[in-house]
Amino acid sequence: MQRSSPKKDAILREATKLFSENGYWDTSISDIAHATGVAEGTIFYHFHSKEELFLAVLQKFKTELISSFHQFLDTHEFADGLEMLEASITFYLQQTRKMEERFLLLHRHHYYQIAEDNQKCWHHLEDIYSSLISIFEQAIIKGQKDCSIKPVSTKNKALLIFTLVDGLVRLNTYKLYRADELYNDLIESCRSMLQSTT
Amino acid sequence: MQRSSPKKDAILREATKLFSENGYWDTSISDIAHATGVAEGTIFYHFHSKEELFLAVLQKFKTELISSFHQFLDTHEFADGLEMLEASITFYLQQTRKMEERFLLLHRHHYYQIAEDNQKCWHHLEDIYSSLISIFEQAIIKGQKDCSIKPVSTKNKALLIFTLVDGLVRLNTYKLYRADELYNDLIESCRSMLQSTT
DNA sequence: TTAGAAACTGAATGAGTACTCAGTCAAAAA
DNA sequence: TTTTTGACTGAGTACTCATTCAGTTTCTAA
Repeated sequence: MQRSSPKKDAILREATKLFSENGYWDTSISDIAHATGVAEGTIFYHFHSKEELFLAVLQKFKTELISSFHQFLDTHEFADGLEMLEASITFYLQQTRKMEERFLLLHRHHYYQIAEDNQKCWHHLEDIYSSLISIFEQAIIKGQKDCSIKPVSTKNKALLIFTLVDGLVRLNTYKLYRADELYNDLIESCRSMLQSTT
Repeated sequence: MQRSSPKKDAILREATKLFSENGYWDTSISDIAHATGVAEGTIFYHFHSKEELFLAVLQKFKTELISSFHQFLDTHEFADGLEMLEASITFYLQQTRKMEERFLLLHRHHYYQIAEDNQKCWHHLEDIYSSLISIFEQAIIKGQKDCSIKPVSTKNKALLIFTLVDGLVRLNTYKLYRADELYNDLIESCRSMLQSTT
């Protein structure tokens, strides 16, 4: 019978923090063990390898992120598609702030490197991205039905909007520019990309 | 007196290739030495450390990239600002294809990590990004003078356009989506973001 | 021709690393 | 109570890797 193991959760929590602060390679198992207050062996008792631990962090992020999106869509009503799109962008930016560390981790390159020869990792990334993009896509589809959005390739426009929003998040995390100040311009740009000119 | 050292160039060339293929941590000095056909010691004769070699790759990229932009602007005439912007986007996408490895390296996260406590690295990144963004900005300024582009905050719009274009490049390098197919939508979106509605 | 400097070598070093494993401990099952 | 089993430990192992350095080769200026 499985007994409860609070240390497993603690390890996952500290690993998330350290990986996103310092990256995969600059975080040693010994660092994580120290931060958690656990022996190194304990980490390997719960996770077969460092890479598996790293993937467990991604996996947990994925489930929490996707469920937060479902909750968002289930609990909100929108007047029209364009409003839904704007609300989705705002919600997305909120999430990136709330789950800041893990979005940073997502933007780091190492997951993409692992994904090259690890299908599981690739699927996690794909799931995350498609769930992000699909919110925008659903809004565009709705908007095209109610004519608040002009007829365009929904998939492609959703990708471009996603790219735009996610690019801002990246500029922010890298601290290259103050992305906050771009919020109004972002919304306005999306509107002119999509709005029916009636 | 300094003698010519073809091996230094060869090291830099192979390092660029290996770093962009496998990343910083998965590329050892011994790998680079083997690939170049040089003893490990030779690398440390020319570069004080692995990190310095990594930065030398960035430095070289920066100078070549910036000079290619200057050449582009010096040798082209544009009917109006909007045309200049479209041409700049096309040129930028061309460059990312021509310097594919190095753009991949730029998108990898490790430079940003080093930049956190290495001013030199931070300046390289800043120079690269501002030179990229300034092309778009110049086009927008020109377009506002000749009224092909509506009056907007040039800096912010340039950032958003950059974000959009660069996002596509990233989607491409990560092979998450076929970004080629988005080219037309990209241009069209930029146009509706900027075009005067006259 | 030769001294001296620059370019280059590669074995040795030592710091760090992921991971193993024999064994301890505590709680649940018998 | 005794036995079993899952959770946990941490010293030990095997290995990788950046960096060093004493020495060799190659070039050039005098």
